[in-house]
Amino acid sequence: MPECPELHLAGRFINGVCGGLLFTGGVERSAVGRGPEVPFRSEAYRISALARGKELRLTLSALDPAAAPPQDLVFRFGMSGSFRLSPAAELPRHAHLRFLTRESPPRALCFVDPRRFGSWRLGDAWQPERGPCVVSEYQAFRENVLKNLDDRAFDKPICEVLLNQKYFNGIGNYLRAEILYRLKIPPFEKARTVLEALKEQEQERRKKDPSLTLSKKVKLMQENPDLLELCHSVPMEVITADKQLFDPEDSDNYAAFKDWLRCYLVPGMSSLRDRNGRTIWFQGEPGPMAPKGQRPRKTPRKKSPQLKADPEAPAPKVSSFVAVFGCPVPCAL
DNA sequence: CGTCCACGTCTAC
DNA sequence: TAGACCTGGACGG
Repeated sequence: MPECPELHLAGRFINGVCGGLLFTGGVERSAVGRGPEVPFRSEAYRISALARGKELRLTLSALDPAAAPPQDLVFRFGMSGSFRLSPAAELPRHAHLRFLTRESPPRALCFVDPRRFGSWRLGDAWQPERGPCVVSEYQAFRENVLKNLDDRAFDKPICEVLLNQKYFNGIGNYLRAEILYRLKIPPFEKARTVLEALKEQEQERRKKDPSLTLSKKVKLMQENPDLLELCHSVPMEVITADKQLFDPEDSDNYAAFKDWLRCYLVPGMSSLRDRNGRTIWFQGEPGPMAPKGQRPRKTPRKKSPQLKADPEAPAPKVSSFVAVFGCPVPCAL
């Protein structure tokens, strides 16, 4: 389930559960693994991890630095990548890269990826085209978007731009739906329109600022997060959830994740294919740039008794489209 | 059995 | 703007 929360949780898992472990030997690669052999070998080494958007960097460090220089690896998870720790004697299917512990019996930290859309490369370099991480580099992320609104990339509908990793590194298909849903922004509103409005809203806030205490400012921002703030805080909800939503060990977690979703895959919501063929989930108006000749699919409202919050119920305490744009209908812009 | 769908990029007409 | 790249789960006949 790899969008930035899953990459960050994988990093936390590796630093936590694997942080105390010693690894040994070479790095094993499966026959079909998409990625290079890893030219690293050490009798005793540790593994640490750092996530940035939809990439995860591992650093292999020999206990004796003279014996072998550290080796960095940068992973992308594709549609199905994950890390798991399992007994070396019973490797999971599709474990394409394996790091063996020095325990007896040994275990293996595995990069598991059934569909093989994921990959790894040697070295410490993040993919250069990708922008700052929405989770770990929030301020840089925000500035990168607001400074570049004249880029043709923002001519497109907001739902498509949210998947552009040059500006929204870490956002994927479920996050874009959840983020837009919180503000009830029509997914096919033009991105620049949405984001320019946000810039002006920022100016307004500044004007009122001097009269507010810091704590009141913080409170106001938390109660009325704008689109870019939600690009940070919505993934953070997944990362910091009390009940682990993506625990590599727990298979019960998928139910918890489904329960966290308010829009994506939720009965009663609408969905459309965007211009890249990906399904965007939303509620209400699709917006002015919606692809034509496609009936919005509305999922069956209720099958059996739904415990889910009623989608028609008033939005929780976040700014609505009306509050942000000052008009009730997107077409009136 | 079959068809459709999936949390993401890539490159090639 | 298609496809290509893959496996597997859900669901229909």
